[in-house]
Amino acid sequence: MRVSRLIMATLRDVPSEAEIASHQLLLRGGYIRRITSGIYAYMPLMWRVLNKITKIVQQEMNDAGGLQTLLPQLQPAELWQKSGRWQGYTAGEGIMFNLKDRQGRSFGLGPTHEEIITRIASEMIQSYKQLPINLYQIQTKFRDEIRPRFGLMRSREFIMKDAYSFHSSEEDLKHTYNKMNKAYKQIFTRCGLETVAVEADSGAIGGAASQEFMVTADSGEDLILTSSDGLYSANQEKAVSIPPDPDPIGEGEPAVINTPNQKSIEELCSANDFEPSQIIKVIVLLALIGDGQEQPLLVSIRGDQEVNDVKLINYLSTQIGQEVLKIKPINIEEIDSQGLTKWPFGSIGPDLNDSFLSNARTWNKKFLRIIDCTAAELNSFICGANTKDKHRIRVGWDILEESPKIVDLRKAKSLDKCIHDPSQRLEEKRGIEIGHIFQLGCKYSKALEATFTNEKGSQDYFWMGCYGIGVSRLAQAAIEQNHDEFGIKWPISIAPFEVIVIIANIKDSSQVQLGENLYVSLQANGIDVLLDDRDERAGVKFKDADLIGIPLRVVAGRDAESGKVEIVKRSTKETQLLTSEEAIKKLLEEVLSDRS
RNA sequence: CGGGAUGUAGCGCAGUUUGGUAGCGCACUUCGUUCGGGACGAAGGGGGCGCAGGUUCGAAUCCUGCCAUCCCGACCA
Repeated sequence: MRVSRLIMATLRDVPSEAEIASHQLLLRGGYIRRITSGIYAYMPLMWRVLNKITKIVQQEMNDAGGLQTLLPQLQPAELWQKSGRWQGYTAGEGIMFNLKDRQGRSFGLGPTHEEIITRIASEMIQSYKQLPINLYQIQTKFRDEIRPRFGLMRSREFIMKDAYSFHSSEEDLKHTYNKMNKAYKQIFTRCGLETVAVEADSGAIGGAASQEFMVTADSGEDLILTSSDGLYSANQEKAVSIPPDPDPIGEGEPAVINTPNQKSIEELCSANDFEPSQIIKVIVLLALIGDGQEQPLLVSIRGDQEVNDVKLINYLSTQIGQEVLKIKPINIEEIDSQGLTKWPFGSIGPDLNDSFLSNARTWNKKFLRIIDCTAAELNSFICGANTKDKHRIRVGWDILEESPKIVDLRKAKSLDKCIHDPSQRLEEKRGIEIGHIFQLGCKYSKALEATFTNEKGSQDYFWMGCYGIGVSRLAQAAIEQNHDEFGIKWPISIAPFEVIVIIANIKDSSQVQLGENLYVSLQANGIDVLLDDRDERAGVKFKDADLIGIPLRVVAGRDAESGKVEIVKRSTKETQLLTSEEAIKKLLEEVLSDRS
């Protein structure tokens, strides 16, 4: 490809919409154009990058036994109603774009394809002899993100590889899951990325074990915790650790103390010389449940700890047996609008009486009381007295009438001791999630009644796994991990072109001839090569080559008369002056060794 | 959804306070000089100021409504 024929619109100024380096560089290099919030056009250079990634993904998936398909993006509502996800995905802050056809039938624009694939499997697979099977596709997905941002990182239309496996047993599922784990590592390494595999929450997709693959970068949206020995790493949503020991509370009789205007843990501590770890913090929340119930919660946790709401939602969902759509703090206005008398905010204890709910209009009239392990372990603690401006000191859990539900709800933090080895401490990093693998189990096969005939001739539900890679996100994450002040530094395996030949001065016929010859020979040798044949000053061409990030540059310039060209490595700026034969040999070596 | 900010040429911005019919840099076109790290000079082309109303002799500037985009937040009572 010749640069003169490529719509290469490089920008000197940074478009104001872009915040992070990778997004700015994609725009400045002319790789993408924003059409509207969270929706981008991939320009020719970008499309080449996406295709390179796609090819690597296809090879590894095929090697691991995957079968490529292409599934519909428009999906009928009934299928999602059957799996029980229609409501959650479309109502409220639901993430699925949806529409009606001319007959008034409802459809969703596919954010993911479990429903479709499960239906297909149930129709096409009759016998255990056909299992296991692993179907995948690479195509555009749609998600109406609450807040699209960072270009392709969180966009509403994006390219994803998703694979779904079907098995006759859990063991067989685990086998494929492990195979996918290996394939994923292979894919990311081949794409030139450094990734960390972390334990993850399975979220809205559901299921048991799950692992995320993170590109570490400061701009990442996820917080991950790793041990310095590398044996433990988890998304903070999932992470566990050993909490610090609480500060002992002195001996003495239980008592009620006056705490005027001491509403926060901080105020309480500074006024009375308490430590946060001696206090029980009670958080008042409302859970919105799938069937429309509104359940008030009293969550107790040690004052120096924080609640991990993913853990809380997961616990609630299994406890209630219903999907919990959302949890939110209860505020004073809501108490008024429920027609309730004032609550002693700032002095609420774990034993706040259910009578505070007795006249509630729409809420359930009994608190669900949940206690985090850190709180439950305290024998003697400080807590609100359920009366304005009063707290109790040196009380124990006998203040509760019923035995409480004790759950791990605590947010693990950096510097916490690790469970696998208390001498190790957790470290905090930011990560960009580019891959996620799940053991789904039978959730979807049961919901959609997808069965096969087993060895004994009876019907069994499929065991399922699902495996995603954000292809367009991966491309941007690669830039986030590989760039400098001048532009992108693509890993050669996913670069839009492997080599760029620059003719320094297009009016010098010996330079032109040398450059054109190099271009032709490199092409003949199967190298993806770009020729900058523009009538521009050399400096402009160098800047552009650096910006768009082509890994290897060859310059036919001032030494053209003597038949010499210059090779420059984008990543290191390392330079060599060679004859064009030597240069071709050298470039071939470089490309072949890194192409993978 | 809550809070904040911004919409003026493909990109970056000024002009809005104090209404008088739009400007700068980059990019683009032509000519000349220059030619290895985003050159210089000269001459050009392109927008009617997010949209819709209103006030006014006159609106990018004032008023009303809407829309869009970006940022922050969405458990610490």
